[in-house]
Amino acid sequence: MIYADVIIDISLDKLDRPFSYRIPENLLEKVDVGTRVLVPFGKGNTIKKAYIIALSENTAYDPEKVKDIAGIAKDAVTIEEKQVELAAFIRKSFGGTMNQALKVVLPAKASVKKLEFREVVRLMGREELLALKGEALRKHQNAKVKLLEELLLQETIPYEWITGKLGVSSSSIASLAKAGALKVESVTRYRNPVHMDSREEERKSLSPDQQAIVDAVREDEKNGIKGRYLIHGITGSGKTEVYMALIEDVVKKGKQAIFLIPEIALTYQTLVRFFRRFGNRVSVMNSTLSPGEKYDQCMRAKNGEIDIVIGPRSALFVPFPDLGMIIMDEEHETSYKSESTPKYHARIVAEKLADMSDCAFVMGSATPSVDAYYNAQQGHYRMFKLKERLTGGALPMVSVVDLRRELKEGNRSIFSGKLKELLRDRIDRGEQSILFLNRRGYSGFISCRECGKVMKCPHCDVSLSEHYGGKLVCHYCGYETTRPEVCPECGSKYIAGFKAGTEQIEESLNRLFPGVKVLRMDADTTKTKDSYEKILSTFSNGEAQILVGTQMIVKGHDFPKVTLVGVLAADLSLGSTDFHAAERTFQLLVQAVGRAGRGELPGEAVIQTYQPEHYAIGFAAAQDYEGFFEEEKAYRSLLGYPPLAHMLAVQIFGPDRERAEKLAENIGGGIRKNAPDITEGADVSGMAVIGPAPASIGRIKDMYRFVVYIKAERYDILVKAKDLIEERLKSARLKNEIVQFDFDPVNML
DNA sequence: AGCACGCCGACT
DNA sequence: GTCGGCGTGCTC
Repeated sequence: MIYADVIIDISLDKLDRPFSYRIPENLLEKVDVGTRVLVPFGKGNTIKKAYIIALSENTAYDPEKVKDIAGIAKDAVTIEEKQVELAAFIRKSFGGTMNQALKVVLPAKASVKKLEFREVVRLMGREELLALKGEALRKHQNAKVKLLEELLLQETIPYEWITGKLGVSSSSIASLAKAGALKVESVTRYRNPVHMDSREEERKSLSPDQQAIVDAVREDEKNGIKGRYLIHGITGSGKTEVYMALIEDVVKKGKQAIFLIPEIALTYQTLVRFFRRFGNRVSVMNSTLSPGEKYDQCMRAKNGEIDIVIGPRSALFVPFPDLGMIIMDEEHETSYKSESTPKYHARIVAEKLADMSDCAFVMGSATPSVDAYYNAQQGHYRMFKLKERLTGGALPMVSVVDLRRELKEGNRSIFSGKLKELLRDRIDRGEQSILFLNRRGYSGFISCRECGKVMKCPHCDVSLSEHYGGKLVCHYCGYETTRPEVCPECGSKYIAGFKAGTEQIEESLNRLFPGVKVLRMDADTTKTKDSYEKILSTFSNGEAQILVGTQMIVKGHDFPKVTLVGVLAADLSLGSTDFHAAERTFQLLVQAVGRAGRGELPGEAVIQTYQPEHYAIGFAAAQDYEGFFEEEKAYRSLLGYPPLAHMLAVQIFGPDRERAEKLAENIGGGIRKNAPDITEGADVSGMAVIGPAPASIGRIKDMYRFVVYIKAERYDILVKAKDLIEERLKSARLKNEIVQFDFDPVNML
C-alpha cells in the first residue's frame, strides 16, 4: 500500500472527489483509512487537511504528478473505517459533499480550551440533611426541599442541572452552602457529565406485554436474527423499562448500545434511571457539551470505558468497538432529521449502521410516524404494541367542540362555553389546567390601522415581531430595528401591535378569571436560558392554576395535578400546505390530550375546532392510532406522498431573484427532459416533477428561495435525479446560487 | 479555497 | 510602453 485516496478538507463541489497521494515510508505505519493527514495541494503546494478514505497499491492518476503526504494532522483525529463507510452512505443517500458527510460522522476535534464545570457537593450525612429538609418543609421553602431531596439521592450535582432542570435558584444553593450542607466546587478536568450513585435501581418486574417484547428480541437473537423493531406503546406504557432490559442483555454480552432521544427530550428522570441501572458506564451526549467534551466521550467509547451513550441523532456516530443495539425513542420526532446539509434522517442512518454492525435496531413511540408504521406494516419492522398504562389512570375523556356552532350561538370569545365551564370548575376545585395553542413561532406583529401597512423585514419576506422594549425583530435573520412612532408609509400615528396568540389568551383569562394565576410559555417568554425549565417547575409546584402555551408544553413532563387540557384551535396546524399537516396535528393532539389525568385524578380534555369532521381531529379525540393511520395512508397513496412513494426537494437559493428562478427552471426542466434516463426504462409515470415554485417564505436573508419537488416510487430514482442535477451543476456557471437536496423532507419549504 | 495565467484600463 | 484589475481554470 503506497497510495492513499484522500478527500481534501474544503467543502466545494468541484473538489469533492478523491485525490491520490503517495505515502512516504516513515508514515506507512501511522496512517490508515480515516486518518486525518496534511497534504500539499494546488500550485502553491499549500498545506491542507485531508481525510484518507482508501488505501491502494497503485493509482489511476499519472504517478509522475502524485505528491507525497506531508504529515499527520496534529489533532490526529482518526475516523473509524466504519464511520467513513457511513459517511459515504450519507453522502450518497442524502446529498452534499463527501467532506460535509465526513464532518457529520467525525467526532468533534480535540478541545482547545477547557471548560470549567461547577458542581454542588454534599457535605452532610443523611440524617442531617433530612433534618434540614424537615425544617425547610415547615417554612415552605420549596426550592430548598427540592435541592435537599436531590442531594439525598446523589453526592454531586452539576450546577446547571440545579439552576436549569430543577428550577432552583443560586440563592437557595448559597443559603444551603452557608448552612454547611453543601459546597460549590469548580472542576476543570472533564469527567462524566452527570455523576450518580450507581446503586442498583430496584428492578420493576416487567408486565407480560413488556416481557413478551424482550423475549421476542432474545429469541431472534438466539436464532441469529438482528431484528428491526417498532414498539407502539401509549404514553405511560413502560417503553423505557423494555429498552433498559434490552440494553442490559447487550451489555452482558460485552457489547455497547446507542440510545437515541429527540433533541430536547432528555428528562432528568430518564437519565437518573439509566445511571441507577448502569452506573457510570453510561455517557450523555447533548448539545450543551463543548466539542472537547464530545471528543472525550468518543474517546472513552472507543477505549471501551462506556457501554451506553444517550443522545440526539449525532450520538449515532460514537465509535463503539462492538455495537450491539441501537434504540430510537420517540421515533416520530422531526428533530431526527437534520436541517443542514447533508439532510440525513437518523432512522435511515441508524438502520444502515445496524446493518453494518450486525446488530438490532429498536424504535418506539406513542404515535409512530406514518413512515415507520407503514414500514412495519410492510414487514420491514417487527411491530409490538403496549396498550396499557402501567402508571394507572385511565385515558382522559375527550370532547370535541365545534367552534362554528359556538359562533352561531353568539359566543365570539376564544373559549367555548364548555371550556369556560370546565376551567371554572378546575379553579374552584384547586386543580390545574393547560391551554394549548398549536401554532408554531407565532408572535405579535405591527401594522398601521390607517393604511394597513405591515412592518416587514427588509431582508426576508416575513413580518417583524415586536419584542419588549419596543424592538422589532426578524425571527429569520435577526434584523433589529426600533418600533416607529408613525407609519413610515402614510405618516399616521395609529400603528399598533397585534398581540401574539398566547398573550391574547393570557389577557382573556385574566379578564375572565380575575385573581387566578396564569403562566404563559411561548417563544417570547422562553428567550432566556433556563426560562423554559423555570416556567415548568413553577407550574408543577402548583404556583399557578393555568398554563398557556404553544407546542413546547406538550412534550414530556408530567403534571400530576393537571386534570384539564384545552386545545384552543386544533385546526391551526391543519392549515399548512405541508403534507405532514394531518400527521403533526394528530400527534400533537394525542400528546396534548395525554397531559391530562397523569396523576390519581381523572383527566378531561376539550378540543376546540372549526373542522370537527376532520379525521385527524376525530381519531385523536378517540385516541385511535390505527384509524388515523389507515385514513392518512389512503390520502398519501392517492397523492403519491411518502411513505408510499419518495420525494426529493431541490432547494434553490440565490441573491438575484431572476437568476435563481432561471436556475430552478433549468433544474426542473432538466429532470423532466431526462426522465426516461433517470427511471431507466422503469415506468416514467413513476416519477413526477413539480415546480419550480417560490418557497412559502420567498426570501430569507436576501436570498430568494425556490423549490422543485420530485416524486418517485423508488428512492434510487431520486438519488439518480440528484446525481444528474449535481452533474449538470458542475458545468453551470453559478455565481452565488446555492442548491440543496432534501430527501423525504419533514418540513416542506 | 488559493493560486496562476490571462487579457483590458490609467499610470510612472 | 508597464502595473494591476479580477474572470476562469486547475489542483493528485
